[in-house]
Amino acid sequence: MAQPNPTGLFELFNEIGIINQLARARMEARLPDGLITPHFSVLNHLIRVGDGTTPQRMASAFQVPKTSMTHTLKGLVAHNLVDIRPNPEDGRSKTVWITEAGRQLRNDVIAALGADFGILLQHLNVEKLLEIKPVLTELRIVMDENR
Amino acid sequence: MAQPNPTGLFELFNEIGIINQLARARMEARLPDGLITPHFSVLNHLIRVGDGTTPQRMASAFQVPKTSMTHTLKGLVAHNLVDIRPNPEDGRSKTVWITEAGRQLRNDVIAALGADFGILLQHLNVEKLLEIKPVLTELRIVMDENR
DNA sequence: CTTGATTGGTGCGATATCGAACTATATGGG
DNA sequence: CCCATATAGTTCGATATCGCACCAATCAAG
Repeated sequence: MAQPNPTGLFELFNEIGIINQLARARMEARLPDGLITPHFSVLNHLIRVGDGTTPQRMASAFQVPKTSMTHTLKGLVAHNLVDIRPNPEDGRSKTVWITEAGRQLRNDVIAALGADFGILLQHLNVEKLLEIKPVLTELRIVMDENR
Repeated sequence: MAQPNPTGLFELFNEIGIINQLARARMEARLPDGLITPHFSVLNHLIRVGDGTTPQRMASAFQVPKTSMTHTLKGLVAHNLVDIRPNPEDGRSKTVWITEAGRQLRNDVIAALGADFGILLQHLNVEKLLEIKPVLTELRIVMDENR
């Protein structure tokens, strides 16, 4: 990979896949029954970016097919964690709003995971971890632009 | 995260999840019908690490449940890409061997993806990419040890 | 040797994921 | 205005993933 060798990317993606597995498992251990990582990711997104966005925009943000987002939102609605309302600006579209229960759940999970992640961070070189995120973001953007 | 703040880890895992999505999609675009990323990952693993290993060891390596590995291997066997034989050292276990067709397919996919990834690498800071893999590996190991 | 606990693998049921086809609405060109 | 095309969301069917329960083989303690 020093003179660009694609094999390095394989190994990188492999490592990323495993970390993804472990992160999911860790997350789901803290979530109430019937909720999985995508549910939490959506709640978190609604808080970080703000709610009132559309399903399609969220599907793009997470790079999943819109059918998957439909399914995830259905689960969240069933648990009263989000509300879905018509989109006043576009009759085809909808808007997604987090409920008070959703806000609460998200905060509880963050708190529970905070302790969990804190332990991880004690074993890690935090400085280096800080450095890799922008590199990953760059990688994500390049991958997204060239497909 | 400078003074360890768990929120940084959320964002990191989020970015990792998206890259994982994109990498999967890119990979599967190059795979023959009916085969998906886990199939290729197994073939690649058998070549890199050597075949004759057991399903359970591979499940551990990829951090997936053994039932998932059973399923993936079933697909590979159906396509004649691997052979499964008894394990002479342990009657409960089996051994997994890549076939000539499997070797061939793996090489073809690598070649096709090589060009694809090459384009990506042209748009990336390769030096920084090289630096992040050991950090990810460290993260993976710590996550694995503390669960 | 016997027996209880452990381990590797599979079958099954529940749920997740995703592509294809469909509906309804929106948009742009005549 | 009308129509062709594009877009947001859903439905549906196929397959993937995973936890649970099970079987068979191994191991460990006595």
